[in-house]
Amino acid sequence: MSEQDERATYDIESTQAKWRKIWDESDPFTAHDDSAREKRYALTMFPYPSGDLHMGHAEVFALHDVVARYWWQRGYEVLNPMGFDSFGLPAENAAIKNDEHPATYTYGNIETSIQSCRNYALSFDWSRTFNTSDPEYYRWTQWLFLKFMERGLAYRKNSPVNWCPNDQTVLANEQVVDGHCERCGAEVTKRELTQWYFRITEYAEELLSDLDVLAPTWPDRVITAQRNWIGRSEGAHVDFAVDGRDEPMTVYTTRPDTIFGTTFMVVAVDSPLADELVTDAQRPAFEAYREETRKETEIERLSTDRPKTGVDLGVTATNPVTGDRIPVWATDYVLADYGTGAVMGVPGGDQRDWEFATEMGLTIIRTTQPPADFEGEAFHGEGPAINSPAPGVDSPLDINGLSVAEAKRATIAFLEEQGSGKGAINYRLRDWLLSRQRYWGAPIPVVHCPEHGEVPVPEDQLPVRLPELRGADLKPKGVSPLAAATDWVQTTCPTCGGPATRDTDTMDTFVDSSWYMFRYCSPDDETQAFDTDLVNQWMPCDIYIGGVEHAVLHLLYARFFTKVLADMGLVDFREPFSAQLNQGFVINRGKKMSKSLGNGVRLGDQLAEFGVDAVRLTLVFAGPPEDDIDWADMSPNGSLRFLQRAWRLSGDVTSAPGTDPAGGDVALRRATHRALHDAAELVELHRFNVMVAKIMELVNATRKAIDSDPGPGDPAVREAAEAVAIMLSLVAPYTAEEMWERLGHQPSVARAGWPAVDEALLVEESVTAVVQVQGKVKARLEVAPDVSDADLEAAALADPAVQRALDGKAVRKVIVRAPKLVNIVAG
RNA sequence: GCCGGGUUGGCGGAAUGGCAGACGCGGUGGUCUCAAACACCACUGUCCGAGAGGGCGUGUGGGUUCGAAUCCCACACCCGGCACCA
Repeated sequence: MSEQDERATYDIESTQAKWRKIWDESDPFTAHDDSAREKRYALTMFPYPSGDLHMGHAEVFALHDVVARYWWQRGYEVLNPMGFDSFGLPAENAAIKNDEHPATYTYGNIETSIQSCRNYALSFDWSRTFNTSDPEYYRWTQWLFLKFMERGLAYRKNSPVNWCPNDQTVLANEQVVDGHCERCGAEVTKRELTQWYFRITEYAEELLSDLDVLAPTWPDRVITAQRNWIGRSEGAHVDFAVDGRDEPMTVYTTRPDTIFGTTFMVVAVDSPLADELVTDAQRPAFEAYREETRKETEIERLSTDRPKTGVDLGVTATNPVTGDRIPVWATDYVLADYGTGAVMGVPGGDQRDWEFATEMGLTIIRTTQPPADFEGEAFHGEGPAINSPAPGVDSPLDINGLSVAEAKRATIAFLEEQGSGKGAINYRLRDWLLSRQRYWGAPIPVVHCPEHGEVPVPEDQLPVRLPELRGADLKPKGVSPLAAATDWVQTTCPTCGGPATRDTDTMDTFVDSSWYMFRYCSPDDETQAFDTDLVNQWMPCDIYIGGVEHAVLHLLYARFFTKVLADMGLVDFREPFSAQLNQGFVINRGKKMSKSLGNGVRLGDQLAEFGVDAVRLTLVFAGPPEDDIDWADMSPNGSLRFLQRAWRLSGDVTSAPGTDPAGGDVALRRATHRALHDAAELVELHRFNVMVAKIMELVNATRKAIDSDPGPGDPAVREAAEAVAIMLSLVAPYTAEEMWERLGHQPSVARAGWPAVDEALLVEESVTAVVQVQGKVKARLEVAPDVSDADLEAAALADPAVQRALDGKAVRKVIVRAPKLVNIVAG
């Protein structure tokens, strides 16, 4: 090999320009609905168009593209679409700042992003692209809202809601993180507002139980996060009679076995029940307390170590098993929107109740026997029931001595028989608050008529288009900016034709993204949201790649939508994503990249310096896809060096295209087929970093073969170089095309097909058997792969190094695992 | 507090009951060069040894096994989810 060849490289700029042009003209990745090939749907979470692509996009798209390109090479018809989640606040804020329309910002960014994706050599089918802010798309978002309304799954209610004072809009529970707005970080407060909700709780049980089905192919952390979020608990509803009220008050408890320890009742201060129960005498104190608690921020309310507070409502309830008359209190430590908003106070068994009872001077009774060494206050562990009933107390129920589980069962059975309670299941999950007081979103397609109330906009009048507002009109004012568009708001009632007003809220952008994967199957359909047959043909998605930050938000909502669509008969599956993969973050020097830290790495700079292929390769090779990548630990230059090494192989091959590899060097042929076999398996397992290592090994083996014995003319060298080009096409499309061309082939290597693996070449000619003495390696033997146990044992015992290690000691036992290992136990 | 995941060279990571450290980064030495950079070649867990070779080694401590990074028990630490949800 000449010195010239050793240093030869290709020019990154011109090579990228050359192939981009060829790909743009040939469209090798258009998905055909009517293809006879087996179908695969590769989906990656579509981005919000916040500007140009950044390192995070570069990573997820590189990983995703490996899978999509692999499927094409394996002969599948692949649906690999991309679009933009283009409604949302940043566009609105940019519009206010620049006095323009949000669409200007949005659609400008989208165009930039598409060009960047094309340059980044992503195998997306751009013929199917759309944006959630397109009226042709949000028309169907609105249609789906109406369908949910028809089914009673979209409804309006007045309730205390999470309010972000910075964004001036309400937030879903899922968007409040540790009392702060998930988007802007402002402290969230509560407001009493009438808002639209989706009844996702109706599907709580199925959303939870189907996680078992998804668990094998979804990341553990997503499954766990969703399980925790749904938060199923088993317990009982128990009715307590209240003096002077016909209806009893019902509580939810997970510990019905502790009912004998109930010494008071606690009601959420902000619940309607508290307001109803309070006596006239206690009302002033109650209202003062309620006013006080309303001023608390979410942060204050969540701090668990502050003293318990409350007000006696002045009424008395009756314990159904003891007949004891106990006081009813209002407090802020009980949540209005969980369970029934009321709890039985069992200070002996619940630490919060213990603290409350201590604070208020209420009675404490233990109903579970703690262990002798127990030093805490309330005891909620395992132990026999005591004081249930207490000595001298007369009760029709006696659970003394029973274990917690037995006592629960016995208590529920008794309550059910008595008609004062029953077993119940509760969920932490709340209904999904979907209305937002912002402009740049899908308008809620409802008209408010003084006569007919909430009237759905007739389907043939969809879409309800956004009125043209810009600049200062969009400033947050605490009510939706749409309210300012008077002409738009004033309309007529679809039912009676009388004057009416439009709903001025827009939908949470998570509504837009809950069904976009369906739309890709028939993106241009003007008559329906999606074509059921096409959706059933392509979906569920065979893989869905995206950030773990959506573990409970988007992924839960999309699952919910799919189940509703299945119940509507529009799709014949109940889960949208068969497999899921979360990529990690790209960080720099151990910290998340951010402007304030000044540690940002600009994707554009990296691409300019090392080229698209080297950046993609670096991101894929860095480690397991779900781990974070510290860019400071990475070497895009090393990636570039490797790509050039691989590329040089194609220039050294001297045999003609189409040469039969059959007579080629067997050792290199084995390496080639082993690499093809392993790489395929590793892609299926999403172990892309190891797959890259296998390609590197083959490049090293091919280099050696060219430089030494078989030489550059050996047919096995061509076979190996072509295999490298094909495998590399998953990660480094430009280099792979360039190699393929230099090897004398027509484009595109991306659709060349994965070479068939010759099983015969996967069997090694000889393998290394390890000989251990007392479990320590003492010798290595080259043996035939089908060597018999007896032959291997004899060879091992005859080995001089083994004899030396045995040092004359008697052989007690020999374990033989032909052809890999012999372990000799001596002693 | 409850639930889930993790801890392997100087670094990113391989190896899921059978050769620990594949592959790469970094480092050291060399070749090329007037020189440097680039590129290429060799070595590179650690300790002892001139070498041959040997000892030690996968967070800690125990266990199972002929054999454990891998399985089991306990503990420590790190990351993530939930948390006044009764």
